[in-house]
Amino acid sequence: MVGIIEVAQRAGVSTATVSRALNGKSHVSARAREKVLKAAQELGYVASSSAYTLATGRAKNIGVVMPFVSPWFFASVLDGIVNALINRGYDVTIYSLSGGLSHRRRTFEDLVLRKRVDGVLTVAVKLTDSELANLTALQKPIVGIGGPIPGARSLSLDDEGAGRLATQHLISLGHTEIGMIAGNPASEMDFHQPYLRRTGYHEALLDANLDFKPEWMAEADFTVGGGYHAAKQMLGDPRSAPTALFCASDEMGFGAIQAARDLGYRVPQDISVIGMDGHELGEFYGLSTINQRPKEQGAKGANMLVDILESDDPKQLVNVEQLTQWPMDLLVRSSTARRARD
Amino acid sequence: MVGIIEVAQRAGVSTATVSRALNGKSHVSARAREKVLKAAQELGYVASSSAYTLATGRAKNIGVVMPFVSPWFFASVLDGIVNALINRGYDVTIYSLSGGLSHRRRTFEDLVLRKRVDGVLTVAVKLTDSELANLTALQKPIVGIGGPIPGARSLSLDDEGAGRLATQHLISLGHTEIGMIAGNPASEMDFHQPYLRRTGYHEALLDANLDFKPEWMAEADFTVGGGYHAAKQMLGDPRSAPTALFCASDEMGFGAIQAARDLGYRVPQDISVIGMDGHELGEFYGLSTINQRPKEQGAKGANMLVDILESDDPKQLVNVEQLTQWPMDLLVRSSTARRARD
DNA sequence: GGAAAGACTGTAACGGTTTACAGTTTCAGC
DNA sequence: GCTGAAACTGTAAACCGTTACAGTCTTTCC
Repeated sequence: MVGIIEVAQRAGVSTATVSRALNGKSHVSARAREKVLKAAQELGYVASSSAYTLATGRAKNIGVVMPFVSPWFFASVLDGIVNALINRGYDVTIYSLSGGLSHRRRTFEDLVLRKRVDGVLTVAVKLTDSELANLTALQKPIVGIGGPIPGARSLSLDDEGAGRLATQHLISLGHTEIGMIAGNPASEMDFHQPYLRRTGYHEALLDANLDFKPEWMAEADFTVGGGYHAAKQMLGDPRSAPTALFCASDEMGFGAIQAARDLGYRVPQDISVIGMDGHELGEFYGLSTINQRPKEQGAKGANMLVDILESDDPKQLVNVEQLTQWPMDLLVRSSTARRARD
Repeated sequence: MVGIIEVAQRAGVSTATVSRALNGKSHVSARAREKVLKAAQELGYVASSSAYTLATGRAKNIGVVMPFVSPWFFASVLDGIVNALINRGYDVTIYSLSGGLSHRRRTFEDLVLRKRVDGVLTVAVKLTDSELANLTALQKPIVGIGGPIPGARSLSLDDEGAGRLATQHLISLGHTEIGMIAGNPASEMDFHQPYLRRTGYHEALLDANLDFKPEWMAEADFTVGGGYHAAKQMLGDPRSAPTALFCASDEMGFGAIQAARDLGYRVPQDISVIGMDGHELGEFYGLSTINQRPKEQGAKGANMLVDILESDDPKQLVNVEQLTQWPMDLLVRSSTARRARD
C-alpha cells in the first residue's frame, strides 16, 4: 500500500510538503509541487480517507436518512442528492429507516457519533426530539427535505397549500362531491405530508362551503395498490360515490384511475382524478397532479447543506431553524375535467 | 468529544480493556466488562469510525456503483442491498455513474484507493479491464449484480435466456410477426443486458423458423417515453406492424401499450405486448413480463459480498470468477393473448 | 549592505482506535 | 505449597494523514 511517505521519498521532499502540494492550501514552490504531483501520479497515490478524516475531522461524506428507498419520490430525491454531491466532492451514505425501530435508534446514534458523516439530509422524516437533540448537540448540520423539521433547516413543499390547490382545482371544475384518498396512520408516523395534505383538502371544502361526507375519505398506503383498493371501495358504492377524487400521491392516483375504469367509469368524463408529486409516469396516464420536482428538491437540499459545511463558520449555522418553501406547479392533464355526471 | 480514554478513566481500566470489552473479541473479566459497559453507556460513547478503520483496515462500509439511481430497477436493487446490509452491520455509500466519464474515473480511483469501502457491488455495469484490475489488485472483493462480470463474482439473470423465453411465449401464442424494442447503443455502453436480450429474441425466432424484418427492431432508451415513441413508430406503419411486441424493459412496455392504444389497437386483441423485469406497476397495467425480483437480487448480492468479507480468508476469495444464475419467472398477464388479427 | 517581510520547507505532535507483546494474576492439579 | 497453563490486563506501537511551529532561504526596500 503506497502512502504519503513513499510519495515524499520519491519526490525528495517531506510528507508535509506532499500534503500541501496535493491539497493546494498553502505555499509550495512550483518545482516542489511538480515533483510531488509526478511522484503521486507514478505511484497512483490517493490519500486514505480514514486518515484524512481522523486528522481533519471532515469526512467528506454526508448521510441521507429516508424511510424508504425505492418508491419513486424517494428514489428521485436521492438521485438529485447524489448527483449534486458528486460535484461538490462529497460521498453519500444511505440510512434507510425501513428496518424497524431499534434499527432506527442505532442508525441515529451511529450516524452522528461515529463521525461517519459531516452532515445529515433527511427526506420526509419526522425526527423525534431526542434525535434532533443528538444531531444538534454534536454540531452536525441537518437539512430536511420534503417536510419541515422544527428546530432545523428544511426545504419543503407547502403540503397544506398543495392539498388546498388540488382540491380547489376540482372545485373550479364544478365538482361539489369530492373524495380524498389520504395516507394511512402507519405511514404518518414517519412523515407528515399526508396529514397536511388532508388538512388542505378540508380547508378548501370549507372555504367553498361544500359538504363533506365521511365516505369520501379513505386511507391507504402510498402505493398503486393502496390507491386501487381504496378507490374501488369508495367509487363502488353508487349511493355515495364522489365525482372527483384527490389522491395524496401519484401512485395512488394511478391505482384510482385503474379502479375507476374497472368499475366502468370513464376518466375524466365520469370522474376526475388528481394526484400529487409529479411522477414521471403521470404524463403517460394523463394524470393531473401537483409537481414538486423531487430530483431538484434533493439537489437543492444537498447544496444547502454543503453551503453550510463550507461556510467560514459552520458551527454558527448549525442551530438555525429556517424553512424554505419549495414552489409547486399545478399540472393539468387529461384526468380532470368539468363535472358532467347526473 | 468523548473518546475511549474517558471511558477507560471512568471505568478505571486501560483503553485496551475498554476496546476488548466493547468488541468482545477476547478475554475480559466479567467485572471489568460490566464497568466498561456502564461507563460507555453513561457517557454515550461510540467509537469513531475513522479511527476504527485506520486501526483495523476495515471500513464496515460497502460501495454500490450504479449507472442510475432512480429508475425502478436500480432503486429496487438498491433497496434490497441497503436492507440486507443494515442487518449485517455495514453502511452503504452510493456511487452513481451518471455524471460522465471523468467522474467515472475519479469514482473508481477514490472508491478503491481511499479505503472508503471494504468491497464493491456493481449493478448492471460493465467494468473496463483497468477498472477491474484496479479493484482486484487491491484485494477488494466485488460482486456484480444484474450482468455478469468476467473475472469476478456475479449474480445475474440469464438475459439471453430471458429474451428467448419472452419471445417463445409470444410464438407459443401463435404469433409469427414479432417486433422488439431493444435498448439503444448509448445505454449499452454501460450495461449489457440489452444486447443479450436482443440475442435471445433473435435465437427464438431462428429456432422457430420465423421471419425477421428490420422494421421489427427498434432502439430506445429504457424509459416509458422511449418505449412509447419507438412503439408508435413501429406500430404506426400498417404495412409492417407486427402482431406482438417484446420490450426490453417493463417501462418500455408501459409506453408501448399506451402507444398501441393511442393508435387504436386493443391490447391484447390486436397486439400482444410483453415486457421484462417485473415492475410493480406491471400488475396494474396487466403487462406480461419476466420477473427478476430486483430487490431480492440486491439482497442476495449484498449477502454474498459480506460472506466473502467475513470469511476466514477473504483475500483468497477475491480473484474468483463465478457466475450465479438468478432464476426468472414468466408472468403471464393480460397484455398477451393468442394471435387474432388478419 | 542590512533588515524585515514573506515564501518555502521540515520536524514532530496529534487525531482515536486496535492489538502485539509482555507482565501479572488466578487456579487446577499434584 | 508448588508449578504451569490459562486468563486477564496494561503499555506502547502501529494505522496514515494534516498542520502548528520553527527554521531557512529569498526578495525587497531603504
